[in-house]
Amino acid sequence: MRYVKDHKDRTRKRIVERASRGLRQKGANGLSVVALMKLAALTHGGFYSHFASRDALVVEAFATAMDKTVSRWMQLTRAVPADKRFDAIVVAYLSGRHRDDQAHGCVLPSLAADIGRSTKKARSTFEKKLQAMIEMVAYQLPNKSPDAARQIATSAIATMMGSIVLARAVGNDRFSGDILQAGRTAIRTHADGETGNARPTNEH
Amino acid sequence: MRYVKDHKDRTRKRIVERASRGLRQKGANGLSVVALMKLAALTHGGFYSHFASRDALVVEAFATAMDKTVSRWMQLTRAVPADKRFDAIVVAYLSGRHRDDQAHGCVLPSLAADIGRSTKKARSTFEKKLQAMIEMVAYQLPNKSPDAARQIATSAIATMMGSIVLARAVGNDRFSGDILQAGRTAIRTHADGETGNARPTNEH
DNA sequence: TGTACATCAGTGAACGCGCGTTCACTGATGTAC
DNA sequence: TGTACATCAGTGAACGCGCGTTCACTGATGTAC
Repeated sequence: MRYVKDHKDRTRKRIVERASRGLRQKGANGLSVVALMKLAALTHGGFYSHFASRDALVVEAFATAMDKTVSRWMQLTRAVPADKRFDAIVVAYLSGRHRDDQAHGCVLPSLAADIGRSTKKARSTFEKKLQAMIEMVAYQLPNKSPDAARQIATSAIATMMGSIVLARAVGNDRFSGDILQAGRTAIRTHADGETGNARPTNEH
Repeated sequence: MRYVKDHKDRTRKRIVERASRGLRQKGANGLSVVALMKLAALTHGGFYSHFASRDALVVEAFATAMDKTVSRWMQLTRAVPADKRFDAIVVAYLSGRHRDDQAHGCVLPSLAADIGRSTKKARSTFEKKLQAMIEMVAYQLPNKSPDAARQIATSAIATMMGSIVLARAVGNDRFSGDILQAGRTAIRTHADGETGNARPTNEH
């Protein structure tokens, strides 16, 4: 072989990785094949020796990004005691930092609406990843029944995603901050209230 | 004049109206100018005597749809007593019917992510419409302080939008229904819990 | 009244352009001998 | 060891196509006289 044995694999991973960032920033239709390959410092001609179609890359980039979000959340939870893990995820998600860093953030606010219009295969992949995401978050609520935890996790993800979308769409900084704040309060109230847990003491 | 005096105005409105439905279904990039004009039973040539650009129509269709959602909510609230109005909006929004009727539903789940990538002008229009939406919903919570009502309304809209996006993206009907249910429960718990109102009861 | 003309909403051919995709080619490297 | 050959990741020209946009034209109708 002309290159080290995993050379092509690494190139492929680099394309997916960079595409994943680019697409989160510009949207599923926001980058051409030429532009996507340029992000990986390549020309467009080689694209089809890596992927069957542009769509296939978009789906793969999307799925990869969802896995990465779960990894990121796992990382976050390791740093705090068990009863603060759920809150740590919510606070990091609904932060100005996450709102302003679309390229490295969660893929849901950028691309989830497009999944609903995508192929059956893409939607079923998405479904599995979302299930995993919900289970992971639900696991951070050990004082709840499994059903209650899953319900809280599901709605928390919906609220987080929705709040970030709205916060990114409005120009006004104050308003944008209020949206994030409202999301945090709603999720906390819901998570704390339901099964008689202690109320949140205070924000930090 | 060759036609009745408001003929062109009515044509323009028809284009916006049909485009608004079509774009909600197919996404902001999902329909060409030819396709958009076809929805209004016209050919593409006349498009630019009505709109400065394709983008201008998209923004107008978006704004119109937001106004329409508020009108729809007002209509909904008129049918129920004051203390059930907020809930009536939530239940109608997070229904299978709304999930499955993208073309006639709220525009936020379909297009809000694209607004964040749009022009400054589009975003500032969006901001005003969203403010109006929040105020309208907050007004249905007369037992809350204005600040609390606005906070609950803001997060409720985020949760509703997010839940519909997720529910539309997954193929599995059961899972999709669970997502809607989780959203309803979260919003209710939050709205009922916060300012010492009676807890949601199982008793009546 | 009937006829000639002006108006202008809507038509459809044409434009340059960028898109996704294909493919013959390149050239750096590993292997054979 | 040096040389010839095989491999194949990556290149870039070329393809047909549909896009947003422009514009000369059409033809139904209102108005003037």
